[in-house]
Amino acid sequence: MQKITIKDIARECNVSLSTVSLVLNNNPRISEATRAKVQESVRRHNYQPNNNARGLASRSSLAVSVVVPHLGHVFADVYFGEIISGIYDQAADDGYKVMLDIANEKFLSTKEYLGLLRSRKADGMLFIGANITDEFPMEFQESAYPFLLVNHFYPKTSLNYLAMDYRESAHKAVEHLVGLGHRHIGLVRGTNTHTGIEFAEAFEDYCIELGIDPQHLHTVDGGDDWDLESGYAATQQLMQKSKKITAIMAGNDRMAIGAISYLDKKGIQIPGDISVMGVDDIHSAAFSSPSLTTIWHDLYELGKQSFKRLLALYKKEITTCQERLPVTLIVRDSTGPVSVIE
Amino acid sequence: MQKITIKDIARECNVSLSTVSLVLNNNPRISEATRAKVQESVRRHNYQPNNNARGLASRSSLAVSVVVPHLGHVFADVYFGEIISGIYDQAADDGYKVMLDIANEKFLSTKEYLGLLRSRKADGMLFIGANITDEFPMEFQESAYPFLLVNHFYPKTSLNYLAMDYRESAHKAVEHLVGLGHRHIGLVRGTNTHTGIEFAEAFEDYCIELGIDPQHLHTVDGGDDWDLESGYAATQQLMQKSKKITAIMAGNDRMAIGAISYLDKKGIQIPGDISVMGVDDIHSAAFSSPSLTTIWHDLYELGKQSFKRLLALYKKEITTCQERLPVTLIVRDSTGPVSVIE
DNA sequence: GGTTTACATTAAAAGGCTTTACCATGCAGA
DNA sequence: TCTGCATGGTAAAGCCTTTTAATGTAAACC
Repeated sequence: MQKITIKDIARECNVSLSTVSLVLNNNPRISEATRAKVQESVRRHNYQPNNNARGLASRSSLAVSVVVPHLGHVFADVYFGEIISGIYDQAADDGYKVMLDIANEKFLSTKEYLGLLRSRKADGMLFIGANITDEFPMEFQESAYPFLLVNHFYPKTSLNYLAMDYRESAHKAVEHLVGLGHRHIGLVRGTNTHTGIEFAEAFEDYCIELGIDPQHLHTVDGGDDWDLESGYAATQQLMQKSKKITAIMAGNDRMAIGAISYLDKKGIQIPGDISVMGVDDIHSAAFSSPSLTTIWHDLYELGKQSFKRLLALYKKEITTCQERLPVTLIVRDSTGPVSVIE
Repeated sequence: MQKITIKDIARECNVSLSTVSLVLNNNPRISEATRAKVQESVRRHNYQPNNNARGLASRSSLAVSVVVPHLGHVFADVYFGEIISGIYDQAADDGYKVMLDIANEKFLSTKEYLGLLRSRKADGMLFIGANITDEFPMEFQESAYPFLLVNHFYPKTSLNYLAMDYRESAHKAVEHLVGLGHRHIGLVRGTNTHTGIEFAEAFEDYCIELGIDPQHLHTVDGGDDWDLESGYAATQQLMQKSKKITAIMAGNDRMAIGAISYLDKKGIQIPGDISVMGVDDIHSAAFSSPSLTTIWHDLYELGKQSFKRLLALYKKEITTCQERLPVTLIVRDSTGPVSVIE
């Protein structure tokens, strides 16, 4: 328990502190022989460099802050779990720790998001889950601190972000549905995120571009929850708007599953009568009945890449990041050709 | 951006470094006048002490590691969200940061749980969500590092824990149901946690103690998922086991809601024909139909208290912690007196 | 008036690592 | 033989606080 330090290792190996430090940091200047000797000693003593000393000397904390919104059910969403797992794994690979922060009242009012960086508790900050109304990220526009929005963006700002390509998602979805012959399409959209809006707009635009009569395009708001209930209720609305709809596109899988459950209850065949599509490809999408056709958003990879971008920003390898990650169409059983009887 | 340090503050205020430090740490030895002067300067410059320097000097990291299991859906559970929120808020109050760790393969195989503490990246560790098969906590039995299991325990070990009082939960539930006249009772239990087992055993024991015929007590395994589906399936089993059951106790609310959905589907009246109870009092318990009678486990408070205990262990204010938190019976509409016609 | 006490402040020693500039040494090329 | 240059290693400064023992000063005591 008496803490062992770099000094102890150095003494035992008959080398200087610097040498041990260089070995620890994989500096190639040290010969293989010395390196091996030091590493062996380190292993034998279970030596772990003191993180604070390291951070102090190297002027970095080797930690990033991951900020999640203060929703009661923030974690009640596979969404966050996947992204955080990705961030975590990549951070671990790069020797970084992940610090969790919740954007609650105190966090915002005390401007802790700045304090964290000022005090070097974190080298940078990732923000997952920006509602259209979130204000604090704006303060990072002029700031030199590394800050990155994960799967969100604010139009007309210089804020860094890495997000899924919602525009491409919309295109792939439209292509798939229109390709199956659907001409009367319902869209269930979320309205509280810029990505959601982007998706809905792109979806509508591309439908029209492919020749769908705007009159045959029916959009309803799924609300802010992106939940089964939202999808259920929105589908009910859609059904009242038009009897001719043969395909329903939901802004995420959970709303899509909610849509399925409504249609199922009403005895409507999927995809015989109506096709249903989602976005994300959450685990349960493959297990709904029928299994859900969706646009796969690789959120785990998004997490990993987000961390990488943040680290690159921190190291000044890049100075800006406003990127999109590709998406994949996953065809399952919830979509099919429109039935011949028009 | 040119980092400002304690030295700058000291110079500007014409005091020594020590004075500034003492002010920062609310040491009462400093006069009001000096204190005010320093604080003003600190505020004006947005000065935040360097966390690494602070940690190095004070031999602590001011961070704790919160370890969650590596389940795909770890966060897909209000359970974790509530506890983590509690931990986070209390930690923030005490000036601590929360570091997130995931007990994945790498974390376990590289024994990072020890490395974190050795390297002083964290002052202590909280582990949420111990499956009966988790092995790594055992290594903390002889270790001097502060370690606390949150809402779990391992029988016959000296591992520190803070958990809800599942025994009391069982007692309150039994009292409630038996008090309503129920004599044929079904129990849906989870089998992969020691707390779940404890609850089930206590429930059965106390039923018998209150005079229930063991023959009239029917227990089925809800499996490891503690999910709606588990509750649904388990209830189906129960119904096959005995036609006389008038009350069903589920190990958690989600299984209880699953039970309700099964009974509902079968046209069985709740609580007219059968009463249903859960444990936890998750948000949706109040909104199920009928609203769910349950034992409230204040998980947010559990999170807060867990952090407090860990900090106390770290500061050696206590040397051990094997405590329970009280629970509360919440009577709603899913339970009622057994119907008179026997 | 001299001595305690109490209070407010400070100097200086850690704390454990990274990093830069510099020092040997050995060897190839001239 | 001498110069030049890798190569491998080291000394020492620096990172920014906390903390302890010491100092100075003013008020309180006998």
